[in-house]
Formats: sequence, C-alpha cells, structure tokens
Amino acid sequence: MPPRTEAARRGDSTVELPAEPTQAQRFGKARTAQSTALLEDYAELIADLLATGGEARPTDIARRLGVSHATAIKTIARLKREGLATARPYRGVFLTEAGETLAARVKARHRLVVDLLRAVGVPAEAAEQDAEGIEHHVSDATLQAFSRFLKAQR
Amino acid sequence: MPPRTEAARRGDSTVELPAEPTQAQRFGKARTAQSTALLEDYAELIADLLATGGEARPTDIARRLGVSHATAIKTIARLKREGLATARPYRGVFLTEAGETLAARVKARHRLVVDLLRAVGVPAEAAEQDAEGIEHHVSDATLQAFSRFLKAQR
DNA sequence: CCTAAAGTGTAGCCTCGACTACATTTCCGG
DNA sequence: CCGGAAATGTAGTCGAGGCTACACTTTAGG
Repeated sequence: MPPRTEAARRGDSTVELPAEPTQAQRFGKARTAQSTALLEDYAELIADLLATGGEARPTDIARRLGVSHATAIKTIARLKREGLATARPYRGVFLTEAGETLAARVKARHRLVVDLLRAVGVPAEAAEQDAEGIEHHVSDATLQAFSRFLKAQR
Repeated sequence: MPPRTEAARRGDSTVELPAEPTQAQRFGKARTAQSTALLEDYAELIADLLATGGEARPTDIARRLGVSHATAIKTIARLKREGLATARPYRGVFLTEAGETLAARVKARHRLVVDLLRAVGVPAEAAEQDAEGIEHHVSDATLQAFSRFLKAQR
C-alpha cells in the first residue's frame, strides 16, 4: 500500500504517534491571523493619522508603512471591501464605525504587548520592533493574562 | 502642488510630524519575518518527525500542518532551494546541517516563548496556540530577556 | 489663470502559499 | 507475481501583497 520511506526502510523506529489534529488547527489559526494582520495595521495607522494630522492620505500611509503608494491604494481598496474604511478618489481615507472599533482595539493591544515585553525586561527598541509582529497573534485570553500580570507588578 | 484632502480642507490641524522611517523599517522587518516563518515551521516539524518516527513523509507533514500534500511538497521544494533539506522522489525528506541547526533553534525558541507566556499567567492551551504565531517575531534580544526573566522567577 | 509638481489612481507583472485535479510510483496482500 | 490502494509528484488556478510604469487630478505659486 503506502511506500515506505528511506528512513523506514533503513529500519528506524516508525513509532505510531496518536493523531494531532490539534497542531494542524493551531497552524491554521496562525495562518488566518496573518491575513488580518495587514488590515489591522492599516486601520491603526489611519486612525493615528486622522487623530494627529487630521488627514490620512495614501502617500502618507505608504511612507509610514514602507511600501509603494500603489500597494497602499490596493490595500485601502481591500479595507473598503471589508467595510472598515471609506474613501473617494482624491479625497483621503476615513474609517467606518467598524474601522474605528478595530483601530482602537489594535492600538490598546499594541500598547499592552509593548508594556508586557518591557515589564519582563525587553529593551525598548526590541520591544517596539517585536510587538509589531507579535501583536497580531495574541489572543484575548493571553491579553487578559498580560493585563493581570502588569497590574500585579505595579 | 499637492492636493489637500477633504479633512485638511475642512480646516483640521495638519500638524507636521517629524519623519518616521523607523516605523517603516519596523513594518518591513515584520513582513520579512513572516516569509521565513513557514520554513521554520517545516524545519521544526521535519526534525520532530525524524526524531520520533524515524521518517518524514510529505503526507505526514501535510496532515500535521493542516494543508494539502501538494502544498507540503511545494514548500519542501523551497526548503531544498534554500539548502535546508534534501529529498529524492518517493524517498522521504531529510534535513541538511543548516536545516538541523535551524530546527534546533526554532524548537528552543518555541519552548522559551511558551514558558514565558505560562510564567506571566497565560493558560496552557492559549500559550501553545499563540506561541505558534508569536515565536516567529521574537528577536534574539527579546529571547534573552525572556530567558533572564524565567531564571529570575525560579 | 495656467502650469508644473505632487499626489492619486490604473494596469500589468511577480512570488508565495494554498487549492483541486490528474498522472505516476511504490509496495502490500492475495 | 501482480493488481490496486496509498503515497507522491505535476500542472494549473487563485488571491494577497509586493513592485514599476504610466495616466490623470488637484492645487500652489508665479
């Protein structure tokens, strides 16, 4: 039936491990998180630009994220498709209710992650850098734990 | 020259923020980390399969990661291109020296991340789940901080 | 007021990572 | 010893997220 691999033919153990659908699910979730990560970053950045500068222009967004303006515009189109932002040609980008909510949640989460990293002794610059990647993979349960931990520290 | 956006025309602040190439770099790094994440997962899993079962077959890898076997095979091809693994048709997958090294590093990092999450009070299941996504974004500096923190705790 | 520069948008191309569908190889069991 | 099931490999497609190149608006400033 199934071909044996070289290793198996060499006479190695070939112990039968009990199924791991769990691990598959974990990887799947991590992959999914990845797909929403970009939208979260955009929402957060747009909210920030609107708050501090009053306007969110594709070029500014592109510069802040380090991508070309064309890429930014395409992603903004995706934000619109997902109902997170509105934008009319040559008139800047704005967030919908849903977009604002997401941005607020993402911002709070970012701060919490950075604070926790700092609390366990991670240097400031590394904390900021790593948080950028980490934040998108932190579940609510973990977030709550972070919050509790920080409260206990102080 | 530059068109003003709707918000700016509405008379909002438009404060001039001093450049942020820093943020762009951070996002860029986070994106790069993402591209190596998959290879790290594969290397770690292959090492695990070889250690516990003596063989690493594309189908097993696919099942453990929750993807189709075609996807697994394509990624294995990429591992070969990157010099991390070797594999001959119908003969199983093996790691090169570089692949083994990577796998060992990834495995140690994974454990450290999980341990730290547990140490700050994250429930076991959430820690395992989140670590799967987080681990790929943890820098060496952060890793060292984690290690120090855990040592101090005990 | 009218032009040119900056910003905006569009089109086309690339790679990755995932999929389905189909072809090929291996080797177990009758 | 050979037929078929399971594993393996190949081809083609898709969307996301990048890019460059080119076309079109807008508006500051002479």
